[in-house]
Amino acid sequence: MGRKRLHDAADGRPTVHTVAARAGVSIASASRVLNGVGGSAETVRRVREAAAAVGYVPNAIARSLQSQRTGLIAFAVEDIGNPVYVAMMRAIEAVVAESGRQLLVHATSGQVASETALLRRLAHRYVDGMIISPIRVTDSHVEAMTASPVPVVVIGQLPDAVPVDNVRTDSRTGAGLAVDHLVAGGRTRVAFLNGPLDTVPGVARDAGFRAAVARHGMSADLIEVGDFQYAAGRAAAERLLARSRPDAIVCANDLIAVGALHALLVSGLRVPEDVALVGMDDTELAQMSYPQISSVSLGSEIRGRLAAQLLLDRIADAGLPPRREQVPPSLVIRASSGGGA
Amino acid sequence: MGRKRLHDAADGRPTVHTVAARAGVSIASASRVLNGVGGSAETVRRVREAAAAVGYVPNAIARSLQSQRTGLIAFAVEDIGNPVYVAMMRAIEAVVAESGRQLLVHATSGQVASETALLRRLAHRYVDGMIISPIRVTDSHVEAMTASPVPVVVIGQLPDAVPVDNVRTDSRTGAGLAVDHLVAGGRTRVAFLNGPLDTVPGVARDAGFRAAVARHGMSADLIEVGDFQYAAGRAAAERLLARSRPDAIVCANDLIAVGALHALLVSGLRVPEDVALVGMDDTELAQMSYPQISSVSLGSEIRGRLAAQLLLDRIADAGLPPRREQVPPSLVIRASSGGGA
DNA sequence: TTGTAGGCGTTATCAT
DNA sequence: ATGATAACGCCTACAA
Repeated sequence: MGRKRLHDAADGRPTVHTVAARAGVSIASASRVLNGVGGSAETVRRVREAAAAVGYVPNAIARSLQSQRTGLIAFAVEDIGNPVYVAMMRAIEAVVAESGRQLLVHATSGQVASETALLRRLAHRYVDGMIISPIRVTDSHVEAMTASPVPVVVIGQLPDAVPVDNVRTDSRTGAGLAVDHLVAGGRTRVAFLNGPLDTVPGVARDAGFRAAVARHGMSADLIEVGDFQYAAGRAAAERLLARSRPDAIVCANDLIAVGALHALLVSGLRVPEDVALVGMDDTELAQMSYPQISSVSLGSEIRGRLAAQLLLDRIADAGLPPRREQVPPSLVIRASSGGGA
Repeated sequence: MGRKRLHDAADGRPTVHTVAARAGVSIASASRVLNGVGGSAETVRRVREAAAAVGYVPNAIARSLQSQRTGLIAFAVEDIGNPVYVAMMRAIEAVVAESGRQLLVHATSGQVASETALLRRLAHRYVDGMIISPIRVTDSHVEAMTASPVPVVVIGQLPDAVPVDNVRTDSRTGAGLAVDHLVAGGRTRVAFLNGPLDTVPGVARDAGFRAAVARHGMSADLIEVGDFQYAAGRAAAERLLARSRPDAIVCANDLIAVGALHALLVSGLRVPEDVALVGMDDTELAQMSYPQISSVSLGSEIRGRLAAQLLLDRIADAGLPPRREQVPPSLVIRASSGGGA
């Protein structure tokens, strides 16, 4: 009745004190046993028994305060609905979980403000590190990343001077692979449905496409721009078809490609007979479509895994020099461009 | 030069002590000002200035130890690649973010062991609450949920006696809606591609399908079972077509439906002319397919939002009686069953 | 309004 | 091997 708390936590749950008292040892001994370091056979037995009896579970927060780490890794991504990020997330989660940590997922909506706010919040140290895959990289991103007290790994391009670990691919070359493949298949009017030109991937893919068509002596006038979503891809394809009649379309990602496929089929065009289609990112979506869509793989799983490993390495040793990993693009040919079923 | 730490944290970052010292006040005053409670105009000014000067950011862990809450909400889901969970996650994240908290996402792979392990780990109190959507519910789930010191909300069915907040829908009725619609459209050989029968949704949908076909005086022999994935749907449809010739197929979710669509198209059947198709969950996938797939909406976003709200309410007041919310299914008709484009 | 002091639950240090 | 004690960084009575 109203007796003062003795050893239990504020909410009545057992603490080390509870266990120690019950086992008749000091909290130091109890803690040691609970952490598996030291203790005589008898002490170990009594502490274990006491802990089991009261249902002791260590408080993760208190432990974090002491150890200066939370065991949490954050993954910030603009659109969790895009399968490419799901693939990355899975790969990251696997590595993170194996290291005994947990993954925190942030949706940023691609807003620069919310991404930098997120990066700044890292200063609160509620996570041990963050993997971020920004589609726009601004000065405030860079500033926030370099100022962060906890390690940050970027999946994507980053100015060379920025001393932050990063994993990149080469979607410029990737776009070229798609064009080369289509031209090799005899296509002569190759169009391109891109994402926004104020994004890093948008710019890279635009450059890659233009360089490739130029290489083949073709003009680069069949370009439409939208955002990186299904609806935008469909709309862009409709605009394209309204003004021209391409015999092949390269899409800046698979969502756009699926939207374009929809528009093509609706307008009665056959894929790949009338129009060949190539997407990018090689997500599940490309395989789930009918016909299945050829796609430029940018190694999402590999990039995710590498990013997670870079991050864990840096958490283990902050003194490491900044590292960069590069994952080469490769083309996966499927039915939409005349490949297999 | 090896001078002892004064007021900074172990890693050299400023703490309240740093700010207080610089402002020439006590840490209590500094803390008060930093939290916006009390302080004379002059004190407020000096503390603010000092905090800004040293770039003070409060340590989230220390604050959590004090406040007994982490500001984290967990969402545990078996397959983060399924768009239905992405939809739920988005809805949950919106509510959670609005409350100033952050979302932690766990992938359980649907393993009972890993789900209960997760629930047990809640005892560590590293999150303020958890939303879980298990497709199997075992005694150990129930036990772990009721024993959890932090609130748990379940999205899905739960035995009535279990005193845990939950949000459910009625996929049994949902399956019936699909059958009714197909029969109304003149289909007489309606098949069903279901997920595993040892899962809660698998059982409910099976019951719903059987009851509905019986209601229409039809037999329920065109049933194939796989798991809730694309590949399984495709394989199940292939098995089905190998042994029979249905004129309509109900699928237990959209992933299965997309797989079935693939199999149908590959085998040269037209959708909906030869075979009508209805999925379930009404995910983006249904809209992205061609033809677009009719689907039974189970209100994923609504369920996610409700679950998040139930959880926040309970965090605010642990004394609340257990609550249940029910979201009714509804049919969204699209081209795959003879509806619009 | 302000400062002192104690506690949140854990681990680490340092005598014993 | 063990126990008393001091952090970890923050908040908050309580007293001044």
